Amino acid sequence: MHSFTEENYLKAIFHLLLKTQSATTNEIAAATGTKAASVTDMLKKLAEKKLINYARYQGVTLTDSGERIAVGIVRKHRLWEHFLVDKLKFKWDEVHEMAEELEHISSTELINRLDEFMGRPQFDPHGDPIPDCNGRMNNQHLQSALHLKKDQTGKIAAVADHSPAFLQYLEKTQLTIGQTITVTELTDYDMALVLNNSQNEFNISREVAKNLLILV
Amino acid sequence: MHSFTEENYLKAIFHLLLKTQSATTNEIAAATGTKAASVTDMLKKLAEKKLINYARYQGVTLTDSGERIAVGIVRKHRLWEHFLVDKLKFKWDEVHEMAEELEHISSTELINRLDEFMGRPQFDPHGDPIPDCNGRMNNQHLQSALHLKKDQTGKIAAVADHSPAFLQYLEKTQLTIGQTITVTELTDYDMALVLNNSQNEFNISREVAKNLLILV
DNA sequence: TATTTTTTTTAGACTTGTCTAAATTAATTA
DNA sequence: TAATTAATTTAGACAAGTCTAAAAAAAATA
Ligand SMILES: [Mn+2]
Ligand SMILES: [Mn+2]
Ligand SMILES: [Mn+2]
Ligand SMILES: [Mn+2]
Repeated sequence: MHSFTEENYLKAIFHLLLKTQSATTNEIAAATGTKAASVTDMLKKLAEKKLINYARYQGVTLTDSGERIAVGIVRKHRLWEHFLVDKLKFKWDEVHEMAEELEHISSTELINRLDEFMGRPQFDPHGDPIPDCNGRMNNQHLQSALHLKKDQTGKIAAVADHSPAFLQYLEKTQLTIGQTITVTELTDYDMALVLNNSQNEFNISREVAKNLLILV
Repeated sequence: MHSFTEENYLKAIFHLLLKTQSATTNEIAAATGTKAASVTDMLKKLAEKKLINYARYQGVTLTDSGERIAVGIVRKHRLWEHFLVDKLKFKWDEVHEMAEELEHISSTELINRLDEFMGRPQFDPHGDPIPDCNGRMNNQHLQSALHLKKDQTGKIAAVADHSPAFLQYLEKTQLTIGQTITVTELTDYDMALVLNNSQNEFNISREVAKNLLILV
């Protein structure tokens, strides 16, 4: 239907709009690993196909059909990641690159059967919501652990940094998704946080806290 | 590593060499759905990369590394087909196109885990042998039902025609893989065959018989 | 063996997606 | 507001893979 490349651009635009409300040429170039000049070329093609709204120098937004395609790719990406972790026993830091390829397998019937095979999971291994076959997803209102106040309690629900390094760090320290934690202390010196679950105490930097997304 | 296109050419050459001991420009064009001129271009590139042995006007063979890649693609294709039928409950006539895409997912770790997840199956849904992770496969000596003599018994082990039409016909008539059949009659008029398993009698044309592969 | 037919290769062009370098527009700063 | 800087677009080129039409080589046939 659409090329891998087009799908990757649409997905990148979708994520940028969600995160920063804007998708500029340079941002898209950074997200797709290309140069600004290449992005401009592609934006013209996507606009021609009515998948994005584009006016020179103005950045872009997705049209309804562009967004539908983007959400479809996100659905595939997250379902495949779930499959790799849940069924094939990969670790949560190993699956992103494989899902980057698998998300372009075209059959929607395949992805719907996979969804069913896994019992229609709501979230991927990183806590991101999985859109259903109509594109609807369970968007929880999460906040960065950085903004928790002293003695506030919440559940680790997702991560904002998907890099293997960060994921491996979390796994090693057992700060994994589903853990309920309480902020027991905010250090004066560097504002690092001390967290507590029923068993252990965790001392985490502001950088780590920023990327832990909490359901309060 | 290699492009989808290169992988598809190598796989096509592999299948042609197996079936007819030769792989000519026109045969490869037919197998890949391209034109002879395009094939010549690609053969030069594959020869440049030492994946095939190619001399103008002479047809091609695979080098060791070319064959290793081709067998790897065949392994992926057949394992994914098995997954689609065994785990996602697709019918055996529905899976080829999806496997045509899935076979290009690059991770060998993924395919090895998938293999393990399914219990290291030996054959795909069409009875074709699945190469193991070292490229070795269980090549059974099969013969076309066309060459069975009267009263000879054998087991349907594979099919030579993978078209949905043929597969659907077999499924409807219950001539499926694993059935043990006996030739009870060879009609004088058109040499059609009458087969028998313990329950039923099947009257099949020479064309159908040709594409039923039997383990005697 | 000479001619005809078939197969294969070459020549030249097109599409998609990419790049660098230069030009243009927008945004920032003095 | 004018000058400078940053962002974006345009121009021109390239690689991969494809095509059609024409030329060349091989195979088949008379
Ligand atoms: Mn991912
Ligand atoms: Mn994810
Ligand atoms: Mn393929
Ligand atoms: Mn098969």
